Amino acid sequence: MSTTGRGLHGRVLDILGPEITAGEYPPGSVLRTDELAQRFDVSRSVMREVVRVLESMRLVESRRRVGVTVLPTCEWNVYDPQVIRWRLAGADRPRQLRSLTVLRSAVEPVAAGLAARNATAEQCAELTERALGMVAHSRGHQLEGYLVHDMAFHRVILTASGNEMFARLGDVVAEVLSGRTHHDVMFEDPDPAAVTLHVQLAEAVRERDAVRAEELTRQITVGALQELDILAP
Amino acid sequence: MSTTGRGLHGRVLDILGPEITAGEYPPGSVLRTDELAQRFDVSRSVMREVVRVLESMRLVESRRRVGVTVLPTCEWNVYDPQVIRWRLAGADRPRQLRSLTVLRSAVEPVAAGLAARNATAEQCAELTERALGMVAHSRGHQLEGYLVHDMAFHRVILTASGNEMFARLGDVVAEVLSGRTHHDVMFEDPDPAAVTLHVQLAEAVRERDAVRAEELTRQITVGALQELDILAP
DNA sequence: CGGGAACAAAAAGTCAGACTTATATGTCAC
DNA sequence: GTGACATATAAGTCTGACTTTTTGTTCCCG
Repeated sequence: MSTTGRGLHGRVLDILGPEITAGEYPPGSVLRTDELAQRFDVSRSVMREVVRVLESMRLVESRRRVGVTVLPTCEWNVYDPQVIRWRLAGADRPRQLRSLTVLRSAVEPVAAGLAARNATAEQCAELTERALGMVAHSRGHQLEGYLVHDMAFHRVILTASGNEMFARLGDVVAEVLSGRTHHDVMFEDPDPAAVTLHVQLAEAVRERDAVRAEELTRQITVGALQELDILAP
Repeated sequence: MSTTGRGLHGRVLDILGPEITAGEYPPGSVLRTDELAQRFDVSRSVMREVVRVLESMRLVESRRRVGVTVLPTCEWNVYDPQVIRWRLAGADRPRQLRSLTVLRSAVEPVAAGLAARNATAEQCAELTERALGMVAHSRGHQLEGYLVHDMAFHRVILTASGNEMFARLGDVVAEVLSGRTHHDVMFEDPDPAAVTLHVQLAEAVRERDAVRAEELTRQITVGALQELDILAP
């Protein structure tokens, strides 16, 4: 699951990153490279590489004669996939999930509208296929199978939009959907209305009906938001 | 302007990063750490830190016995502010500007709707102030002054939304607006209709009219998109 | 002639230690 | 109290030796 794992430096990052994003060190806290190197039992070279990466994520700032200062949340590169993963795995997971779902509700409808204009025949086909897959797994405790198709469906929509900024949110949406199934309470079977909306959306894209695609996606994301409100009002 | 500048490692990054994002090395190209260190006349330690940062941006991937492989564009962390800046400064600036403007058109209306619900009294006041500032600088070659208020206006909207993902796009929007004034052709004075829309938007937020705020912002962003279409059809 | 196992080379990864540089802070004179 | 100066500190840099992983080749055997 963890993308980083490769190398000693990645292992340290996978411990220190989550600690920082979890807020274990309040903003302004100062860490010393030497101490960290000692704590993780790695050389200063490795520790320096870790600090550089954390710095590029704007989680910390390294200054001479001061040390490695933890930056306030508002500075963090919250779109960094790594940061998103760390935060979703941490304590403020609910807040994070809500932020991301709101982002979804803004982006996906527009993306779907563009997809209706730009999707290739292959993309239309996969969309239909995935929607049917969702239908097939919508009853009788097949949540895992349903999730696979749901994630793929939304990824295709975002990719087919033709906008690379949208496309890059595929991973984020996948994380959100996955989290809903695995971590949060999910009813035995998915909402039948939502399944229908997906089928209709695939249809709208295939028929190049941008307005309808946008509206349908808006309904899907509104549903996702309402689901959150029920869980954590 | 460059955030990185600090340290020897930052200077190398400021050269190599733009080169990669400009597509000077096609995806799959292999760079060797030693050669790069030689080229930039820095030690391998410094070069390794640079590679680590590029790796965390998913611009490259470092593998043993192979070298540092340049990744295809679809892998890049295109939301990384650094990457955005590098790309905006490079050759595919127009494409990048369009992607970001489309993103704006998706996000800002929703953000404005939320801002109408969540904005504090201070934020409402600054919004009005900035709108008036835009009016004051809307005639007679005061593009710089206009830009300052325009950027601040949109940043307040995004921040006031209360969603950190939206708030973090303030820099992106600022870059887009700034680019329009500085690099691209901009008519002598801003479109009077756009100025009016901003004044009305400040009003709508102040009056907690979320629907109207959303609709007005939609008109603003549609205008921005049309402007792009005129420039690069 | 084909396939697989052993081997060798190449490049990144790691470490240790010495040295440099910037800078926050304390000290002292005025 | 204020300013200049000295000092200590922690990051920054460099070098060179060593380790580990992986790829590609070679060579043996079926």
